[in-house]
Amino acid sequence: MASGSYSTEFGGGLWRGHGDYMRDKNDKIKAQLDQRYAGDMKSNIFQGVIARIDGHTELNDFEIKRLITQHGGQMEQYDVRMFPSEKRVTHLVADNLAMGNQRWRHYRDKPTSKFVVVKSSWVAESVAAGRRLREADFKPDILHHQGQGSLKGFLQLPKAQPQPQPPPVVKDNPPGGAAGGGVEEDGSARIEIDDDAAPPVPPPPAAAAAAGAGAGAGAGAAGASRAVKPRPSRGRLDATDPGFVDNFFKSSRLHFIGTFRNRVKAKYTFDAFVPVPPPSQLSLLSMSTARRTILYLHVDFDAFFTSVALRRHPEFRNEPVAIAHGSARPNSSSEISSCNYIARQRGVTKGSFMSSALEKCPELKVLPYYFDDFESTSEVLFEHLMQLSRRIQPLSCDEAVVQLVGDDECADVQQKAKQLRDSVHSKTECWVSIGIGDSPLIARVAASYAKPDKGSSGVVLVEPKQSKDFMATVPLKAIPGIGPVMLEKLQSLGCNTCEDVRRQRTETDLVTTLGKVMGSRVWAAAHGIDNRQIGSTEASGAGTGAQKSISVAVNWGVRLSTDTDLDKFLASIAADASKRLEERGFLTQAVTFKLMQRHPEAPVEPPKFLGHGMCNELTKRHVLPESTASAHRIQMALRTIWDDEFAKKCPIHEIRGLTAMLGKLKRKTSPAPAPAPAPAPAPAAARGGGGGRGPPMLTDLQEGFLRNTRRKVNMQQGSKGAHIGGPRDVESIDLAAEEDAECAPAVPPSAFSPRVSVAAGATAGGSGGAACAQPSVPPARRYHHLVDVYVKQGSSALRFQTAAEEAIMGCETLDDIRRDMPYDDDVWRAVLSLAKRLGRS
DNA sequence: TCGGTGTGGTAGC
DNA sequence: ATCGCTACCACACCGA
Repeated sequence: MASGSYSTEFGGGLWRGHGDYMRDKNDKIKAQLDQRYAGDMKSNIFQGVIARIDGHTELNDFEIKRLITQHGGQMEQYDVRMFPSEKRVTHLVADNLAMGNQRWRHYRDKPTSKFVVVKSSWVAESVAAGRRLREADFKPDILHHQGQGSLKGFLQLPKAQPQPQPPPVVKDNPPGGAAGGGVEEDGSARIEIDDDAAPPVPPPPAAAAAAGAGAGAGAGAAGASRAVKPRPSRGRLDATDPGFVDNFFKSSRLHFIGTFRNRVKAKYTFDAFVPVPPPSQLSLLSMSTARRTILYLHVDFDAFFTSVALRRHPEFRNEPVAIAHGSARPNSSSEISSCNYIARQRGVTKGSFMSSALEKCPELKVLPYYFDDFESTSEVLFEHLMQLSRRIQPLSCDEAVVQLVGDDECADVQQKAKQLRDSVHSKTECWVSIGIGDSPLIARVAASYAKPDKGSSGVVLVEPKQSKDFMATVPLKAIPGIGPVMLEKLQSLGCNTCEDVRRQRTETDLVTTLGKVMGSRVWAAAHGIDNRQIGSTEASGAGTGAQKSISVAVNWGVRLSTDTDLDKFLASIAADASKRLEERGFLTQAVTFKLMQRHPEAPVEPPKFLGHGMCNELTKRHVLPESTASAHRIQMALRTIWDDEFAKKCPIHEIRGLTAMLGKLKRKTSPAPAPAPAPAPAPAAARGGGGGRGPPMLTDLQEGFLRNTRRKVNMQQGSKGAHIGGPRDVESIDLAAEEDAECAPAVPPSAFSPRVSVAAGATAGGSGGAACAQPSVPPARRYHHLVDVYVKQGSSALRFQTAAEEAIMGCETLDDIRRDMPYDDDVWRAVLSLAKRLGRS
């Protein structure tokens, strides 16, 4: 690999080749742990205690471990597939929350086991008391309840997706008992694990009952939600649950990574890179410019998530460890997002399913995501980097490029890199790898050679003169921008390494095969040249300039049945999109809706649990007449696209995911006078502002709607004469509206067809329309979700539901309505007619 | 020729 | 259980 023609070493003292690397590292870590945990030994109150933590605990496990080890106890190793009775564990620390069902059952049913189960407060309070408190006083509450009802409820068995409608193969719904083969397999597999671990005893009756309890589950759940914790709606996991989107984003690693760069940019002020023309043009430059030394450091944490998580689980330092949701079950489809190098050696790869990772490495330890820790750890990195230079391009949460300009900054760069490594490690217990070169490209490739599995010492410097030679041996797939597709194209040309390209291919070849840009880029890269505009977005991989788009995507857990489901879901997406706009102070003027539809040949349920499986994608963009940050308008745009473009192609139950992409971003210029943070019960407030020349008292929504319908309004105002603003009284307006409504058919429906509908059972009286009932809202305003106003103009359509709803909600009388919605006869008419039907006049 | 749109590829763990 | 995101670039295609 390392051809030796470039310099990789600095001193070589602290870090040796990789063979020694692990041993070294382990020694160091042991020393650190000793120092950290044994060194500040505080007491011996936990002498003889061998503890293990199970499930989530109130006191975080890091703390628990620290306390126990500092006070004379030990931690036992963690293996979720085994019950601790088989080990020498004396104490199991477990709180009530989020604990696996079967394990609780086990603990409850086998109280005679050698270990004792205590709450985490036992640890904390014992330390506080300076003595070991009685374990019996810290028994988890749930173990007190022998009633199976509450336990069963707590178990909240999968109650799989209703899989509501037409799907011909309804193969779930375990409550029915006669589950299909696939599910049965799953279920029995799970139980087997339980049985294996638990001594000879057959599955306890509770398990059998739970497994088959369809009808009972409801009652149990109700009881449990009182006893344990109020669960929002059914314990079911899907996109129709309120809060699903929020929750999803809180748990999504890809969301975390994807939004990180912009978060960092918002947090720090970095300087732009000094622009440097590609080396090929150096000859054109004045000597002084050409001579100025410029180097790039590419800095990158090793196995970032895993390294961070290991801080909380130091006992796994020497084990294969991966980060994923869920636990190490052999049939899990949870994705491995990161793993340490021990696990990688055994064949675990990021992105693979838990199941296949466990096949390769059955002893794999799985740790959860600690997003807050990831965030704070990366903060440490960026703060260190800023001491080298403020010309930093953040690439991701664990990765950045630093530009060093001039002899001062470039002096002793290896020493600086090494110190950076050590310093970051001493603060974070995580190592970074560093690549140094005269272009971001070289630095980046060098950093990949600095990784622990590449036999280097953590820093690789490529002397500028050596760039070309260095690149020769580099496999093409190590070049940024070359992914699976590009690589395949290159392989079809007989190229796997830069050397191949250099020997066998001309730039013209590559341009023909890869396209104009990538072709010449790859050709240049193979020759050691980074022909991207240094400092530009492409070179840094990160937008230097203003952000161009914001997107909100949910392609997991999306299983919708009804139009209402879809509306709710669009609303959450739009709300999130709007929130992100506000946070960044942006307005958008273009909404793109991307929808994933189950591929006709794909199975209804994909291999990945609640995943999207193979899909067709539909994309459609809708340009708004004016910039906005309003959730309502975004939602309307999405709904419009759905109605016009997608609905006819995609039955709702085939939706597997959707994305709202906001483009044409503009900075919000308005002074943002009052944050108005509590808009919930507020009437359709008349916010003048807006910036437009609109009528003074229009709401944001109304203004937008006005613009959307301007053409039509203009046309119709001519013939209709004065519109609603006049001093006519309510009755006559109402009548006029009705009359107009009669005339409506005269207008071609395709041109304009307002339609007002009242959701079934959702009248103010609330006859069964429970979903709409909003008990805390006074009756006069209880028109939530009642109104569907569609306004069609040619090919574009708008759904007016939310706007009308908002307007009505703020209105006590028809006069109020008139005041709030003076802008459009047709909508007026629709609203008035609705209001009349609802007995509001 | 230009700008807009839809599609596809890539990167991070 | 499980959390398959985000933001950017490049390109082909379309219509004016």
